[in-house]
Amino acid sequence: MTKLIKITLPDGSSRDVAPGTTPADIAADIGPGLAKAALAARIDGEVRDIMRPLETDAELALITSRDEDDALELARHDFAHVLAEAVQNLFPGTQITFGPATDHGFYYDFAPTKERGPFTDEDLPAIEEEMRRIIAADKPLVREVWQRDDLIQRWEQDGEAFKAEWAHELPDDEEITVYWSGEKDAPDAWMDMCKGPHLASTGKLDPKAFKLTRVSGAYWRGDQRNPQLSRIYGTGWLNRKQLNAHILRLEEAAKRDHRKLGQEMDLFHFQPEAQGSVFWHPHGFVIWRALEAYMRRAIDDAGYEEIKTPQLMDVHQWEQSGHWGKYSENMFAVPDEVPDAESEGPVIRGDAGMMAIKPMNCPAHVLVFRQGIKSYRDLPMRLFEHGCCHRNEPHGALHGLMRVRQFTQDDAHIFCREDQIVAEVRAFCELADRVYRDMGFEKYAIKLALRPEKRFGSDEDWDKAEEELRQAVIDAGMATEEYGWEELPGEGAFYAPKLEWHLTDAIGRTWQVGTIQSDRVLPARLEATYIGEDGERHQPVMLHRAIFGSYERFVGILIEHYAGKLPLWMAPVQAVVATIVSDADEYALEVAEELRRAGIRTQTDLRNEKINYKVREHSVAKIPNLLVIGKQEAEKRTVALRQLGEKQQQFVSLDEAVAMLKTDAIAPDLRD
RNA sequence: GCCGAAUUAGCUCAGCUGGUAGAGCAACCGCCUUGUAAGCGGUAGGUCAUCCGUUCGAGUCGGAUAUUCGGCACCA
Repeated sequence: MTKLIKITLPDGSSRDVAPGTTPADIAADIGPGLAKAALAARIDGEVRDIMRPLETDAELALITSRDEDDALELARHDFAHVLAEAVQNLFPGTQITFGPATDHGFYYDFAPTKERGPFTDEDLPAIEEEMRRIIAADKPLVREVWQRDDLIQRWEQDGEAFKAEWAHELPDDEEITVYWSGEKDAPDAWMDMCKGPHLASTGKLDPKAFKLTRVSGAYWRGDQRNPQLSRIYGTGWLNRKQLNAHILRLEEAAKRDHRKLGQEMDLFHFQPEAQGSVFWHPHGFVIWRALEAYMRRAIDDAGYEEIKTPQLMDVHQWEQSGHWGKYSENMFAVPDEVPDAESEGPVIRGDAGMMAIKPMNCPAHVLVFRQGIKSYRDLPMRLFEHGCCHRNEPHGALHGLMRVRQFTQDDAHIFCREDQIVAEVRAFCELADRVYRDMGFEKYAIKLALRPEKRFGSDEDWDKAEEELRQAVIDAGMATEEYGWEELPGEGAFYAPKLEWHLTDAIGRTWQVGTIQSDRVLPARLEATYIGEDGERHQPVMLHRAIFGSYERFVGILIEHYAGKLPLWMAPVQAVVATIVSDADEYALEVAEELRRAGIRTQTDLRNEKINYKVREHSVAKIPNLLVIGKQEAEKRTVALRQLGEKQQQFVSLDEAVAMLKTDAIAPDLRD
């Protein structure tokens, strides 16, 4: 008689079953409802197939669609497999590679035949159709353990070069499994090498809960030197309701796209003659100026000194800082000569020296620091610059305001002694906190990016540098869950660890903006020193830091966060005075003048149009305050104030209206 | 930079298998003096991204270039 194994359930009860019993058997034993609902099982914490036999004592928890995260992960992984099977059915000769679940769905990377070429959007409907057929066929997904050599042989036989390559490299001690879609002897059986787990059969998927969304190129194993594969993306969910909700969220996100709003609100534009560089329009630049003025107050208050450094420096300087060697391919260089457009020869002879446009401000800041002899008493020295930088970003990387070739950083470098680092970083944490809250972000995460594999310096130095940053956040009381505190192994720069600030916007997306990192490499390379208490020369530590990151990108983030409905203090136009009848024109002009005198950015709309029309137009333009002036208002010297997003209007006196708007129009740091 | 797609009026878009461009909104003009999300009528506006090719004839077919979009790679 075989020895029974003991299976413990989440409620603490246990049952003894024969080895080889599956979680599905146990579910069926508990009840038919559960048997139907069970999708997979968590065995000692690991998600496994519902049909995979149990061999040893274990803790078992059945996974149903109510365990949403696990269930989604399983479903998406299965969708990816079904996608691969569908593609191979429709396009024989296509090689399969990988297909994982993603945050909202799944993708699968294929190597199409040469004749066929990459997949296009037009292929998607047919592939979706085939996927639905496979789901409807309810093919069982069966796990099978293979010997590596057999599997490699099988893949090679099938012309699956990528799979064969991968099988070669799987670690020796790892059990290699494949999953069959359909019984393995069935004529339409299909298989993929996969760790699993999977649902019991394709029919567990909801054919109305997925949608293929796009195609793209992707490099084999994520490396540019490798062949490019054809990737198909899909979004996948447990049911149609979830899919529809997701599609709705995408539509919402598209509505707040800063590129769309930037055009609608007449904030900025791009054009081919200056690709990747922003043409700021008057309204857009109002936002910029509000932020810039805010930031100047903030850094003045925090003990920084603002400087301005050259746009162009001799390439020699960039060689010394090390940037020319490492990053020259992303730098713009100009010859230091007068162009000759008149005569026959080349405009640029090319025999002069080179200058480079700054891609960052740090070397110039070190040069400012180096002027004169610095004493330990001069430290910390906090040099701030609204630094306009240029980086020659790859064409494919450009994206609205979010990734540009010319941008302005709120950049500062704090030169300090070793014993001042923790206090400086802590003060920065507090400054950043104030700024983000003033900008209207209620939630953000602070992350510590730790030493990468390839790095400069000894382990002791890294221990120290990491601990300094960690300690500063602890001292600020921000190394907590509330502040999203997290340490990211391997994510640091090659010369130092860094703290990163990730903002969460109104629809839950995150944006990395601020950063601070300690740097002992650049001060050494550029020979920055100060005279210590002991009369000797010492090397200061340089803290690179930014809060907005870049003005361009930060404005973009604000537009998306607020969906264009910016807080009053940064709104391009804060109020529009609109008339109902032309008899009110005179009073309307008076109202506008009053508002302007109170410092409120005001426009008038005296056009001969219906008030309905004017209300609609200014609402669409996201004007925060609309002051409507009719005959009554003109007589009683009042206004009808309609605020964006409010359904009700308020009838108030002119003085009251000015007072109301004035309060909100002040930047948050200037309010009492 | 790589893969795929797109580029038509200020904006959003239509234009089937080739026969010298069309709508709505905006603009301008006129009527209406209007009470809280589009009043009515009229006028004007386009080398169909650029260049080259195929063709009797190209917005439409082919190629190159530029930019944009979705990804990939990159992001000091």
